[in-house]
Amino acid sequence: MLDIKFIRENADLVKKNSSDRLSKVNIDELLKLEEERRELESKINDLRAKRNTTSKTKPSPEEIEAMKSVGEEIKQLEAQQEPLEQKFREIWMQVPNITHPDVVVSSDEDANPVLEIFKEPTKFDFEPLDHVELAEKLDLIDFDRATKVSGAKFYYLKNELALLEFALIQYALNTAVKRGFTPFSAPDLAKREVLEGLGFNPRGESTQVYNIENTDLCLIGTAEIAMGGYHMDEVFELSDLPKKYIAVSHCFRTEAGSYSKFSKGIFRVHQFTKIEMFQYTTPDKSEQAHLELLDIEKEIFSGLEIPFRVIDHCTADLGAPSYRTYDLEAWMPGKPGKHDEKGDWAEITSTSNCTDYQARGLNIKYKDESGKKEYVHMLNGTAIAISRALIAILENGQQADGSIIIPKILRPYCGFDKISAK
RNA sequence: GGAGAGGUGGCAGAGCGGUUGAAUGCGUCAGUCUUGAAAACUGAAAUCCCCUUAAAAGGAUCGCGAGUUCGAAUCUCGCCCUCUCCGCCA
Repeated sequence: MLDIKFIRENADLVKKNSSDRLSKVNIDELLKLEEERRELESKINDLRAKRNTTSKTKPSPEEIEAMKSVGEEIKQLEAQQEPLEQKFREIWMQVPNITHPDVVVSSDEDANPVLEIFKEPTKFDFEPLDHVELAEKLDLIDFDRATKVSGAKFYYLKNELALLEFALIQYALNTAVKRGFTPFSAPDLAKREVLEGLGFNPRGESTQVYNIENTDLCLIGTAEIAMGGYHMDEVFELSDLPKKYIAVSHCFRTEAGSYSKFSKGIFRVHQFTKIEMFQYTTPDKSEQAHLELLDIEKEIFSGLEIPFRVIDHCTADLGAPSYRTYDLEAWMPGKPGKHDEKGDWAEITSTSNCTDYQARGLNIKYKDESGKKEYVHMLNGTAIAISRALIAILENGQQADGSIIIPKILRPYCGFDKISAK
């Protein structure tokens, strides 16, 4: 969340920023509630002060009588506090983070500027198949039985593809560990307060989050939640920072209302495995850390010899907690393009600098040189999202004879160099 | 899942329902002493909110939430967590 004082003192800026980001949050309403909330609080404070002075020592019977009504009044006002607070928080949490000055302002979600292209789209001298067709020919994914067992948008990875999942995990972990990241295998469930602190809204109408009935637990949609919550309510010494983590977890998403030809096969699914990087830094180091995360993503996917490009999210496409987001988009030869041509760029990684937005929600600080406590900056970035990486590997690696060449860098991890018909 | 014990400041650990934001010890920081250090002595020190140029004053916080009471760290209830034992299990 944003600092409420900052919102109060920079209302116009916050309003402009929110509308740039296509957020329909009502700042005037928020500020009105905030004022009411403070007024109520100071009223209650005054009454409590009255009560406290009387109660410091043993009061006389008359004083006790007088205090009874004060107590009643306090109780009455306190009852108003909770619903007001709730309403206030609900709106407060919707206010998006401020935006990096270099981010393109646009209301068109497809206006993301392309920063660089690594390797042009793969050329084929035959008609390339999409990953669903390839998987069927080579017996690599079982959709039908997954539907029987778990429902639509689930899948079993089979044969070489099952092995490739673990090869990719190992490859991603090694790449980041070499750069000083601490590896984790993280919980797949987290408490609501953690999700909310990070800017996710698990109970919202169109939530992407699965909730576990009769508990306050949610299935995580990304290890960003597990690793962002990791240091909740902690204060770092300056020498503790930066923290660089990489975590493996399963990710669960309801994908409410996202059925379309663009989400065929394992492109958009309810469950997948993802290796996620996370950093905690001091504010002056977060932009540098962001570039480091992007750099690792580029290293991983250039290692896999997959054509990709880097895009810089425009305001319309930024998630609420993010100050700036870069995506890697891989070339997927089998993915239908916007004008029905075959082949398109598609998101395979995403890295965001969330500055102090999440740290404020989770109360994570550090002590600066003078011992003053300040919020840390928090950043996340995909190392590899398995399902999407597999699509890119299958579709770009396909050969005229129907086999699939495995990127050299993965071979030591998976133990084979191509996938052929059985 | 069952039985028991417990959750208090950076840590350890007191705390009759009424100047207790909290004894004491350790640790931390500053000063005195010392060539320097140690020891000893003296002193400082929680977090958050509100208001303010600032200070002062005020409010909240003893796991979390509710209740009893004029008044709760202290009594009652619910929840969470930790430890010990039993059961179950990869």
